[in-house]
Amino acid sequence: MRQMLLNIYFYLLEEYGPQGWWPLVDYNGCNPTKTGTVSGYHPGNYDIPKTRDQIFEIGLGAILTQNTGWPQVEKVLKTLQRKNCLNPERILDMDNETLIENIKPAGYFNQKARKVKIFTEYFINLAQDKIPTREELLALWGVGPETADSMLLYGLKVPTFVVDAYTRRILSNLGIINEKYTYDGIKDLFEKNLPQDLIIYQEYHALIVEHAKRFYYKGADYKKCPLLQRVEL
DNA sequence: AACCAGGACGTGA
DNA sequence: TCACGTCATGGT
Repeated sequence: MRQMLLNIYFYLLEEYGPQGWWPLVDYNGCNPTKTGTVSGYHPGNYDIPKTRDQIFEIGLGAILTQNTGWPQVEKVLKTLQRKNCLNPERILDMDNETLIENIKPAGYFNQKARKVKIFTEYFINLAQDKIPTREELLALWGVGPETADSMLLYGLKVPTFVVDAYTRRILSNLGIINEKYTYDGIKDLFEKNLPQDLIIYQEYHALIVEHAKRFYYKGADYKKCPLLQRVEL
């Protein structure tokens, strides 16, 4: 298992290169070869995020991207940035109507506005340099396992593995898991068979998303996935 | 012009 | 627990 997961990782890394997640709107670099993205990625730079506002931006984006494509989230983030509202204080001050209006392009705007407010209040009241636990994040209404793990892995640099629908789809197609694996079961599979390394975890999840966008979109023929030939069962 | 996206929550069995 | 229904815009 360990060797198989490593094989997949290095194949994806060789194929697509470092992904530079999590994207930040105020980062000027970009990777134009990436599918369906506009800007904000910072491949090879693992020092990001540096500021408190950038950490907040990642948490915000993690909520906004729930079941939603990144380009639509980016639109929202850029709007907030243009209004100088891409920080927890201004978001908390914003009246709900305005916040809802700003979030609209990302969909589920009523729910997401509420989620954002709850997260923002939590973030502001968080003691400086205090790193929240996974359980604390999960206790917030609107923060589920993938959102919590994304915040930890990309925003707070905690080596915790992020699982998403694509991860499940790929592992299932490769015959590594069956349908009844839970989120935490899949997470454990990676964490128990990979070195506990921040960069590997960050890249692995991002690479899975990049690969899945090409071979595992809805309606795709999963048999065309090149991993099927690279990985022995 | 349907169909779907880097999920999470509420509900009833 | 679990299997559904709900939330919603905009891109392809």
